[in-house]
Amino acid sequence: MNTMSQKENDACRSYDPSKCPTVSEMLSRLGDKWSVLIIMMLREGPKRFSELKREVVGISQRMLTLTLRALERDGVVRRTVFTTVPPSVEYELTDLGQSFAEPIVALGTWVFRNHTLIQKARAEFDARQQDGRAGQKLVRIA
Amino acid sequence: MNTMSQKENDACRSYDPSKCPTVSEMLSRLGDKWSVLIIMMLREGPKRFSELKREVVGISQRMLTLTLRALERDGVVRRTVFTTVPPSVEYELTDLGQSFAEPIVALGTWVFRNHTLIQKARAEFDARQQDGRAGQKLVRIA
DNA sequence: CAGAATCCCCCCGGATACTG
DNA sequence: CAGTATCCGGGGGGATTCTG
Repeated sequence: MNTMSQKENDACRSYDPSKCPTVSEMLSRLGDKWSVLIIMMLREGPKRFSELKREVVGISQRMLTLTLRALERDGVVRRTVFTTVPPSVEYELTDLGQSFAEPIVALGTWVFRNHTLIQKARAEFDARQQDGRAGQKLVRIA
Repeated sequence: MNTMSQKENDACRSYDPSKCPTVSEMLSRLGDKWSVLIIMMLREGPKRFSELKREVVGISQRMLTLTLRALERDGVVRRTVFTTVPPSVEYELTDLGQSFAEPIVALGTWVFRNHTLIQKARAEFDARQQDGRAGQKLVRIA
């Protein structure tokens, strides 16, 4: 079940970014949200730059370049240049990327399945704010 | 296995943020990286504000407040105010939050287990850049 | 103790133009 | 086609101060 050594487990349980720099960096990478979308796109197979640009709606070519570069650096994406005219570049998930995609997809799936509950919670929260937080859980002591 | 309707599935496979606003918003929430750390902290049980501030190394009280508020709004964290003097506030995961924590932890665990491979990939990538990308995969045609 | 408010800097990221 | 280079505005987020 838990294949982590006790030492590793302790180190991560401290939740200190300085002790788990890679972890917090990788998590930050998800923040730009483009990374997740690109990884999900590439699960379908190798894609060209322009193909990704077309399918990842709303991304600028600048962010596409930067995000792909970062993913390549982390070893989850492989970049292959075909020296044709005009040039063609293909991006695909590495083995590491394939394995990374699993928890990513699990996360996306969770959000998708629960987005109704989330939106309901947001609506209730916003309504509470207007009523001066009348509905909040509050415990009175003495 | 797959409880998603075909229509929902299609909508998400488009990877269009405008069609999956909640999904991309939730993913963006992970970006600030504080959310993930806080959720992992709260898996251990209810925590007070100052307790979180102490244990989530590097976070400012401003970001702690804002992040907790956002998580509360999304319905993954419950905020309980004890009207003592001095005041005390407790934060805990809701049922939704507990379920959300699962894919989060899976993601964190993956990064932790593979951080050696990632760091190796980064080192190789950086070395490649210095050598004028001599080691990149390049396919020559014609 | 648990915030709210204010100031302010940095840099993320979009738009546009240019190149091999 | 697949980038790079440059400019630039908005906001994310830290530091500090004030309050119930």
